[in-house]
Amino acid sequence: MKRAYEVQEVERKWQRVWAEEGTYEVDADDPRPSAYVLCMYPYPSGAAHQGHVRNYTFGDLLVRHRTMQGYAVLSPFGFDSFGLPAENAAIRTGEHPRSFTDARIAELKASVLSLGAVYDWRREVRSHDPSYIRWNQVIFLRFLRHGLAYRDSAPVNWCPGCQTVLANEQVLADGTCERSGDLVEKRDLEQWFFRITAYAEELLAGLEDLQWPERVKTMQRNWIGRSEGVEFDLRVVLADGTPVMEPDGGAPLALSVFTTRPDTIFGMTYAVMAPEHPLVEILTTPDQAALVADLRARAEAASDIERLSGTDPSASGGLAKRGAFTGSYVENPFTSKAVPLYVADYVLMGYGTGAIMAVPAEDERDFAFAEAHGLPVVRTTQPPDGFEGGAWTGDGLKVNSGFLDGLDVTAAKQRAREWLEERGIGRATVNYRLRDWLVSRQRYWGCPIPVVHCLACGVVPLPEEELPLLAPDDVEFLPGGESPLARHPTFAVTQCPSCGGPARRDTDTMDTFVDSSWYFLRFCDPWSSDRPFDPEVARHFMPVDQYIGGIEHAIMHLLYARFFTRALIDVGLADGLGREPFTSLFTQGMIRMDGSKMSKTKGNLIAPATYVDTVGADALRLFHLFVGPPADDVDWTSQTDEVIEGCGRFLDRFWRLALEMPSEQRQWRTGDPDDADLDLERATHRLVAKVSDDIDRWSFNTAVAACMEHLNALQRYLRESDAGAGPHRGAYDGAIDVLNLVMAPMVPHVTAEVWERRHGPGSRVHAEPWPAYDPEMVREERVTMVVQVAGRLRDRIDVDADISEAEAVSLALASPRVSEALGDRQPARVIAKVPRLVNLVPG
RNA sequence: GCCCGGAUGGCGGAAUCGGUAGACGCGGGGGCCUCAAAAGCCCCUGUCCUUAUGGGCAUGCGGGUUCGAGUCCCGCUCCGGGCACCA
Repeated sequence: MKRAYEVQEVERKWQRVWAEEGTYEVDADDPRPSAYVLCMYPYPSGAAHQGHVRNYTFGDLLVRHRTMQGYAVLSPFGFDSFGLPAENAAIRTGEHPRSFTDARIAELKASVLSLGAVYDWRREVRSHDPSYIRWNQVIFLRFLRHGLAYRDSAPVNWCPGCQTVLANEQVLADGTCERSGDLVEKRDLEQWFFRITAYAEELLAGLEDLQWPERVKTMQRNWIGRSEGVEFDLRVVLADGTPVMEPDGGAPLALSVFTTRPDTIFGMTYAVMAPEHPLVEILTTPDQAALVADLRARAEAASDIERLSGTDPSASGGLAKRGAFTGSYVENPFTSKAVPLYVADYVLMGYGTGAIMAVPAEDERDFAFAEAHGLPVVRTTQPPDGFEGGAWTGDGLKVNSGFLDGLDVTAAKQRAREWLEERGIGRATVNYRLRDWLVSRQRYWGCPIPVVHCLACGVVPLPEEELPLLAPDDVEFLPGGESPLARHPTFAVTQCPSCGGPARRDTDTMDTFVDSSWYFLRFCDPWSSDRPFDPEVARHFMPVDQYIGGIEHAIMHLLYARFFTRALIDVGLADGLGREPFTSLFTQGMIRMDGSKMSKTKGNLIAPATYVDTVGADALRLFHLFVGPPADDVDWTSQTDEVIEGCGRFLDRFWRLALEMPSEQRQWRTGDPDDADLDLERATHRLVAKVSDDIDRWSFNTAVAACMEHLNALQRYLRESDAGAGPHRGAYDGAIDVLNLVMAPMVPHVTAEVWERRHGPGSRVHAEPWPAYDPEMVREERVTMVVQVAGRLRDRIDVDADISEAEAVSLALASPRVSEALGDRQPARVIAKVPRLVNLVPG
């Protein structure tokens, strides 16, 4: 493609200028008002992919725009450099994860620089850097000291063939290992947890004031999953109602259950325990033991998703196979009747008490299970007339419910709760779906957990002055085998810092979500050498004014970061900081190819360099801005290349119009502007208004369209005035300079070059203030008024923008097309929304 | 399965508060320039009926609210994201 200018030369020149002039380096003592714009730091997977390009294009646009608005914009960059791919590569090729990762960081950094996105590189953070590891470990120990970190047993995916723990991603849909093909087992390990549930209520309430997409807030609310209900005890009985005693002979045996629908207890026709429930063994009768054992084995092997969705491949045969009768019964406290107790995989041990009362008439899963097992269904809420479904989960009056009969659901819930509380059987409880955060990973390429296990003293934290604790380099990465740290001959062998006796280091590393939960704070003060960051400096930059990243991070990363910010304040590492880290969030759509997300694993990456080295970074950036709303997914298709070239063509036209047309033979006019000049001037003001508003509301695609329209208008102006008395120099210069200014954040290289050529060496478009507009010049004087008859469009009339309603209606009635449409009918109703519309509705 | 989104011309999309559906671009067609081509410039381009003027249809599907629905409500279909060890 033949271009109007030397694209590569221009882009390289300006990237050098921005770096050399330190244009976007910002310090805490900067006199300008501060703003913090942040793109989620990337996992370094090699050269940037189009998702990165999209992310950094949006971020860079905002950084440059706010800088032009007079802010000192903090725009840092770093790398989320711990993670599974580097370790997998090490197993495959033997290359050390560090050299593998460093090489990929270099690649990614080079491709980010080639986009012309600007960052304060002095602040670069890499999570595998010892200085970052050190503060990660300090934070871990603070959490430990404050009771926010604790140990508990939790299952992991264990591959017997590889003798190793697998990530969920490495377990195939049929429950086998992606590497060896062995059937993956569950194994319980003692692991570290962060007590995020202690913040459940605050994390939920804090969402209220955030300027985040509503859907992200909704997803987080649902993830936290607050539900109010009642926890109560079910007495275990024999089929005839005789109470069963605890094995040691003490009190009557009881099973605790949680429900949000105590109003439906009269309809409980059975109860269910999770397969992992500790009482399963005690409550299973000998004749049911084989069935129950089989079910437990299968449920253990399945993931929660498989269990809840019924897609566990080993349980084909549907719900009938996914539950088993224990042989025991529990007593319905309201009816005093014994109902059968089941074990079923749709009840999870991790939620509530791990056991439920089942009310098939008012719960869909219970209904489906009851149908499969031939269990009775007793309605306790009267469904609306004509309801033909199974379970009715809505409101209605209570029936078959003794003392609750006739109440609505809300009143019955309260009455039932009181009844249980009065008898000491139950109590009001708030339950959360959110679980504590399991942070232990049985891997090498992560931040080591800085504790030792001493036979005498138990868990002992390392003294802070010994940090960072770094993993040894001389480890073996074998295909399979346990974590290299656990196998290393000397790493784990140590002395107890407390008693000096023999001790073993924790050989697990931390979840990489730990690293990404506070990097935005380290960015504020990456030079701090005596603590993770100076809270005073962090207070200057925080919170992040605009956070930008993929929608796939809507829940976990963002929730963990919100938790970390609070926890850091509460353990004394971030005094005075606001408790919400990200004021405003934008989640961009994903790049899709052949209908699924573009990713390295799918091998459907299109390298940005393909375009940067040909049409240029500006054209590629413009494409990402123009292709559609930033929040929407982008389909990368066979037509995409042509659209990107179209963006390059637009930049060529801009170049020629700005630099070549003025020097051509042309009769320039000065003095008073005529109507065409004024129209152009008005269009220029409208451009500023439109682009400013569009940037504020994240509508970059329409901002680009407005620039294209403006260029079209300018070109038409030149053509038409060339044919007449000649173009007006002032009107033209104003139109082109303002276009240059508003495009500067979008396509920084070409606009910087054009500006310097028009305004002299050393002039910098990105140092110019963002243009203002005159509202008076934006106001339209004439508008098209639509006239409808009975809601159907019949005429368009050009009218004054400030036309009165009476005038508008009489103009509408005067229209021949309108009278034709009306015929001999009279308008019975007139709806006038001046100056846009008049609708005449005949009687 | 559960939670959260999305669907508009041949294609990407616009329509910001319920008021002209299709801005802008890609593709396609025609023309100018040229010995020719490339590049550039100009015009046309939802669909059907119609010589034209004009009219009908049309925003995934089926209903509803409204003077008026791409936009609001109810019920579907299909596609995508997340589901706690990919990041």
